[in-house]
Amino acid sequence: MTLRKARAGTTVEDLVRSIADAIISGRWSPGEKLDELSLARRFGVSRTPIREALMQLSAMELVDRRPNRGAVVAELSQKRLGSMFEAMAELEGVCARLAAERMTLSERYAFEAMHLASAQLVRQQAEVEYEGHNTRFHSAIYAGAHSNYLYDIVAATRSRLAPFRSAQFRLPERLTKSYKEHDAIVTAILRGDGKAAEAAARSHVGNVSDASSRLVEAVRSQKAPDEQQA
Amino acid sequence: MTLRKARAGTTVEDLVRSIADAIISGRWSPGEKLDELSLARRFGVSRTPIREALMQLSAMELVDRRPNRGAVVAELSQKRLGSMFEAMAELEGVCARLAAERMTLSERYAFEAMHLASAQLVRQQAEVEYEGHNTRFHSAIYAGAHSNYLYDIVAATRSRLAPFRSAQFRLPERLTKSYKEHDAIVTAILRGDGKAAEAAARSHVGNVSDASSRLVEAVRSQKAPDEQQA
DNA sequence: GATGATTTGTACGTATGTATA
DNA sequence: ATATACATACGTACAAATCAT
Repeated sequence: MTLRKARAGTTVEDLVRSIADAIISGRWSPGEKLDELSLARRFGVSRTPIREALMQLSAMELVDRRPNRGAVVAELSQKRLGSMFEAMAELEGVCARLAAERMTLSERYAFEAMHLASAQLVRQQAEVEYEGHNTRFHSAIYAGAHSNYLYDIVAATRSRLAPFRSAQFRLPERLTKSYKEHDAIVTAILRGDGKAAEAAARSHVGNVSDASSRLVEAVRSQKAPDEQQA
Repeated sequence: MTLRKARAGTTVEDLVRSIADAIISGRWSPGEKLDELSLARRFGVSRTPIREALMQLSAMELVDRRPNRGAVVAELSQKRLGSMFEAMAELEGVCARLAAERMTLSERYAFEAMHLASAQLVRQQAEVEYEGHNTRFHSAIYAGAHSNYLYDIVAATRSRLAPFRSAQFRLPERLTKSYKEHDAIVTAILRGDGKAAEAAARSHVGNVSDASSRLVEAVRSQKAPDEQQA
């Protein structure tokens, strides 16, 4: 996993991307120590850019830096996680309402087409591909709201929640349910019914949140008690 | 403005606070160069912590860092600014709705009391004090939503918009209008009417946004054309 | 377009603070 | 509790890139 410095950008940017990706994808777990020297050796750079990357990552709340005590992959308390899912539901609702009001015709066509195509994935129970579709589906809603700041907030929140959402499609019937919920959102948006779109999107995320917390719950209870977080 | 290092925290934390404050308060203007060496001398530290602070500030979107070309105070395009105000209105609406549903009794009492007390400030046309009250008023709504992540997002957005809101109370009648708008929000929240609270809060921020853009507009048109941003 | 001045990017050394025996 | 080991915080040196002339 040594750093292959893509042209242009600076070392720090690459480091931020690499480390953020490792955290968001769940490859590095919450609480894991991020030792500067080890990271420096691992990426083949000096400690300086590592430190600077950790600074940025801590501003993104992906890592937690305690003065003089080093950095760890950020750990989300159950409460914080709940509040993030809640905010996510509200934000998705807002985006869906605005999208219903503002999407251009071609955005609507593309959105509908994408949704219809996903039926195939559900039939095949293609979890992995559906997950990819799901991300694009939601991005289309955020983009359809035509408000770039809102887009940034929602996308950032979604990233941070990614590790907690990733396994949910393996729950029985979740794929089929997800499709039906998407369908309600699509119908409302195409109809231009902001209120309905907002409600549908909000409850959809609420369901994801429930499914995820059940999973997180399950994972945590399998850990040894001393491993559990505060 | 040399750095008086409060005990505990690290130098970088202090720097981030100082610089963020200078930017948010409007003391340093968008586009202003943030030369590492000058800042280092000014704060009496070496370039290293300055660089680290700038990293964090750029993650907060308060400064803009171009690789090898230095950092400047972040500049917001008209479009971005509009989208931030729009998001702000939506977020405030969500917070107001949740606050109407969730505030504890003592929060409601304190909230009402704070609002009633502000009538006095309006009568005296005490712009500066009213501005302070206004900040506390809105914070109370965010806190009343009982969702810490939402609180963080809203507070961060509010900070970034601060420089553009600061002068609005000097517009004629804005103080009186603001009070009346607050009154509608308070009434709805105390009644526990989430829908009404959301609508009232959203339109209140919409008005602030309008007032602010008129001001920003006015300021920009006074600048020499070559000073204008992209 | 080339050269010198300036500024940023990265490496590394030392001091200080934190954890551990 | 004191000492030891170790990781971090900050400073300084040098390399690379940009800007001005």
